[in-house]
Amino acid sequence: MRRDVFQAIADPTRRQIINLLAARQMNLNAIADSFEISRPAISKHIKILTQCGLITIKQQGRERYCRAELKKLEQVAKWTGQYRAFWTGKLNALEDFLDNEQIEQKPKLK
Amino acid sequence: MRRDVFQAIADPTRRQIINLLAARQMNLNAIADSFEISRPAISKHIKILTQCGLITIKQQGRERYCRAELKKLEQVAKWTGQYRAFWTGKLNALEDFLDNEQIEQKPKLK
DNA sequence: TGTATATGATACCTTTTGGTTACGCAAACA
DNA sequence: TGTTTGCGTAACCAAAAGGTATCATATACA
Repeated sequence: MRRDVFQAIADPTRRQIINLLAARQMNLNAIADSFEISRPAISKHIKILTQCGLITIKQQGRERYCRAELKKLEQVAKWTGQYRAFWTGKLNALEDFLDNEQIEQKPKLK
Repeated sequence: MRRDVFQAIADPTRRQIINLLAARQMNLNAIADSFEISRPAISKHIKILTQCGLITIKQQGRERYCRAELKKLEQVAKWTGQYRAFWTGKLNALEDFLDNEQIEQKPKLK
């Protein structure tokens, strides 16, 4: 089973859980109350988030407080960050130019 | 079928395809040659990437040149960007303080 | 015109995902 | 001590994901 941050944040429910936990720590039932789906379903999402390090759990009696480990998102930010120039609007002219060049220059068969 | 950028980049093969296409446009066979898996498998990944707008295709005779639409990644960058402060090292002290506060202040049952 | 090439489409398979219900158990309360 | 609460886990399910082999088709080359 692949367990990486990219896969973890692919699910919209899990992204929402992270959003919730970014604001404050919550126990599992509190999280489940914020969603329509069942508690065991949330429990599974939490497990996945824990396995890839996006949240950590602090046991407090019978409650388990979940805390978002937001530093883990740096990995994703770094990957997208490589391409940041492409939406800051600075590269558009160059980009279009290169696109055309590349096709013209492609090696012809034979 | 959910088709969003987060889900698209969840697969490592698809991220690699984006990496390849960021450097230069390529046709489908050229992309497939860079991987161990079969051409139809790549074709499916390309379809997914196209459906969510991460790549566009330019037909050139019998070849189809794929181009990465890297601006689409802005969405992901924005989402992770909300939490940027958590890995720039500026918030750690405050963060730890708040974490403890939150638990102490939680409403007691009854 | 015949053949090689680039690619789409289909059928099929296995594993993973995301959900459910039902049950069990330890901690906390009355 | 009995009962509620918080949560894990198991069994089960349908659908989606990721792959394959195979076939069809249009374009390009000889």
